[in-house]
Amino acid sequence: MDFDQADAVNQAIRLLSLRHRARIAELLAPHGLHPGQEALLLELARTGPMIQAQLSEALGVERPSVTLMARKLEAAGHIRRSSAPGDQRATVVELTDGGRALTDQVKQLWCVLAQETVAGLSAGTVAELPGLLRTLARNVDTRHPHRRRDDAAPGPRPEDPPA
Amino acid sequence: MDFDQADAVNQAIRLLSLRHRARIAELLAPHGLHPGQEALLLELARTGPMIQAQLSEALGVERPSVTLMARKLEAAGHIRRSSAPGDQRATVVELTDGGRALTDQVKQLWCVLAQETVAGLSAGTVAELPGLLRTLARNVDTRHPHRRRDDAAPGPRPEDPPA
DNA sequence: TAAGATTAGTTATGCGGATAACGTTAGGCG
DNA sequence: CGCCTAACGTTATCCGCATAACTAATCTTA
Repeated sequence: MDFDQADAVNQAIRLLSLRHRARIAELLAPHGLHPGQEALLLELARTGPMIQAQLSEALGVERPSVTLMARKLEAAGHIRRSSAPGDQRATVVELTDGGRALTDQVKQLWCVLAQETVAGLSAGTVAELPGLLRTLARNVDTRHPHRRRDDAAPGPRPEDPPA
Repeated sequence: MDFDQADAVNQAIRLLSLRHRARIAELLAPHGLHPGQEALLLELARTGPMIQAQLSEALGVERPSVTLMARKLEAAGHIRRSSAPGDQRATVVELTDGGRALTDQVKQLWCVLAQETVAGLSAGTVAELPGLLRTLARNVDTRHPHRRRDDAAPGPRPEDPPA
């Protein structure tokens, strides 16, 4: 692939990341939330009480990130944390009543955001979009590297220019 | 749009952002660069010397972010900063020779990354991808809000800001 | 020309997210 | 049983990116 094409792809992904996150921030700000926190709340609403390690896995972020976010959401009263029965290492996280109410609000914003995002696209494109994006994400996933058949042997590239 | 569909879209975008950036970090690390810095270098390589304000605009990030990144890239010797002739406020940023060489390396990584990202997609899909992603980004752009529907009068607002 | 608004840049601070190093608890297995 | 390893969580530190508040320079314009 030539550079211009690669740049178009990479830059578009970068820009989308930036803008989408910025819009999330804007929508979340009135509720006192920051981008990333909504994902944690939504995951708890979806799956119910869970261990921080599971949250880390589900959210696709590292464990220290979960620790800090969870601490702040707990301080804000949105979630509750307690040590897991039967495993003193683990910490169970769950929504409080207030957190559940807040999450209901967030769900609304989530719909607003998605609708804004796909404005002007055909229904077919919208339907295919999540699958397409997930494919892209999976292709560059470094947490759960899955075998892509061709493309690259695990070793270094055939030629390395720094000479 | 119902929540499940919205969630699929938003979460896919979030995941792609996270993974794509993580992969960039992995590719850039051997060169001592962090994600975001490569965009600055590539922009300078593309457009030539420019003012930080223009960089901020081109990169889609705020000015303080440019200040800090530029400071670090300057400290690393990749770029040079000098006050603009004819405007004492402005700071011209340009690649050093070393920076240009590094950027050539980065261009290679950029191609590798894009190729990984679109692995398994048809040529047609790949061709349409940048346009699609840019549409999404534009739809949620808060920096250059463009009127999607008529929604707001383009000219002066009906109500005046605090006088 | 002098006053006000605009623009460029910086500093301070906060958040999400990453890695590295550490302490603690569980579990596997001689 | 005791040891060693793995897993969970936390702390510390770094970076990108954001907003708010500030200085300094430029442009308007009255």
